[in-house]
Amino acid sequence: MIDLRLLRVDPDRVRASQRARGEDVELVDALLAADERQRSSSSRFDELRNEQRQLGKQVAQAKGDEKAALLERTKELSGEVKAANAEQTEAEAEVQRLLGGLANLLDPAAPIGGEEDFVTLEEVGTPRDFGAEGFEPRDHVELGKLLGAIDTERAAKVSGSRFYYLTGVGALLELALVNMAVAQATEAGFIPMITPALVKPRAMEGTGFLGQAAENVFHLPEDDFYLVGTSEVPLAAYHMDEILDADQLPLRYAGFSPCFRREAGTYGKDTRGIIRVHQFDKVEMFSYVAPEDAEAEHKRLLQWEKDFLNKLGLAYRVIDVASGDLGASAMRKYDIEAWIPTQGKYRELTSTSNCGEFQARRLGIRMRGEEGNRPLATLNGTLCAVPRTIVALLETHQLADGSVVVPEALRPYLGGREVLTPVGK
RNA sequence: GGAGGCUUCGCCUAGUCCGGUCUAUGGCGCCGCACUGCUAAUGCGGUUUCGGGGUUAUUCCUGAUCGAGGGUUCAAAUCCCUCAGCCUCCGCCA
Repeated sequence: MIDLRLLRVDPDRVRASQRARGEDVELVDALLAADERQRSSSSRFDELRNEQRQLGKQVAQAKGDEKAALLERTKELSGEVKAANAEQTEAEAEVQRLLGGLANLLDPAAPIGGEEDFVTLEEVGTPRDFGAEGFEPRDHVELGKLLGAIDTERAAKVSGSRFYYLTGVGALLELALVNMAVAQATEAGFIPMITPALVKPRAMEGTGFLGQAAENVFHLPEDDFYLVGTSEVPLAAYHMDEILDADQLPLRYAGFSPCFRREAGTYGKDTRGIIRVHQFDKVEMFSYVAPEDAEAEHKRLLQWEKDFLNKLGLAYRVIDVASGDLGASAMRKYDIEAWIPTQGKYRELTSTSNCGEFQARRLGIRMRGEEGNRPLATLNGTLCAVPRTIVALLETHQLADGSVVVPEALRPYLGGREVLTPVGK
């Protein structure tokens, strides 16, 4: 949600932002009109209500004929007040409806364009050259099978496509990655959190996932719960309707939760393996900061993401995501894509977004500072999305015989194991 | 799932039976000022939140807000209904 006052003062800026995102520009004018209507109906109600309250005081003290006369007028007023109130409520709801459909303002520094128009900020590490090493790399599905780590066949039997079991060393690998991520986050001052995976509509909506992203959200209609696609949702909604003291910021949480995604419209994409699944676990960083600190915090989140991937010895590139591919909440977004050897390309592993005041406004989260109460900024970033990290890890560090070398930093979390070896060998 | 209790402006709390002077009481905390070698104590003032309007030195006018929504009424923190959350007990349960 953006600031209505900004929309009044500088509608062109909002129009430009909508245009760059490929979103509805007309919405801006509809909203301006609705806002005008809301304000005039509201001041009408204010006046009537004021009169009603004044008369009410007189009624309380009046007696006899005087009282009867007053009552006549107040009865009439009562109807007018009700009508004005209804009108105001309706106008207000219309404003909220339109405002809720407006995407966040774009950061002027974000690249303009569609999915393909990202800007590569840097490439880190060198993709391994298996040709030079003289063997053909196995993909993560094959490796997972050899190691007894991943079972997608039985998962299909039990849950259908896009599900998986992590078995044996695979299960241990997830726990190790999660522990390593949580340890890094905790050391950096994040408060570790284990969050609900089912949330109410308000939380989902406030975080900005029920707009264009709604088709990818699981919903339980009988109970009106949503399954979160990321712990960003419960972490953002954690402080819903609260006013936080400015001096306790920045407030940083590292959430661990399962994540559920419908993956609607992705039939035929990444059908093999565990790149694109309906359920996975993830450690997510989330920050509440003063708006003026948001940009710097965004860089910090990115750095923590890089630190984690560096420790795992992965090759990756950092991209600055283009305007059309940001999602409704983000002003700017950096993705880190790791090199996946058997695909011969970079695939998204983590993503960090600066949502500015957008989510905070929708969720009613403010900060109390010297300048009074004002919305704060929220940011999020993936520390470790488990399945894709496992994919990159297995494929990158495999050996000719199907063994996988465990990166040094991860070994303490795997009981000191240095190599994962195929089962039965 | 059943029965009962509770929800008031940061926290605690008065007010709800019996509707109007509630412009919501008091305490704690916090902020400012005064006093004081320093601190403390004391005194005075301020302190829910969100809008709209006027003037912009600053202040003034006004509406909403007592868990949420609806209803009754000229008038609702107060009466009625629905819902949510919390607590206690019973049942069930990892």
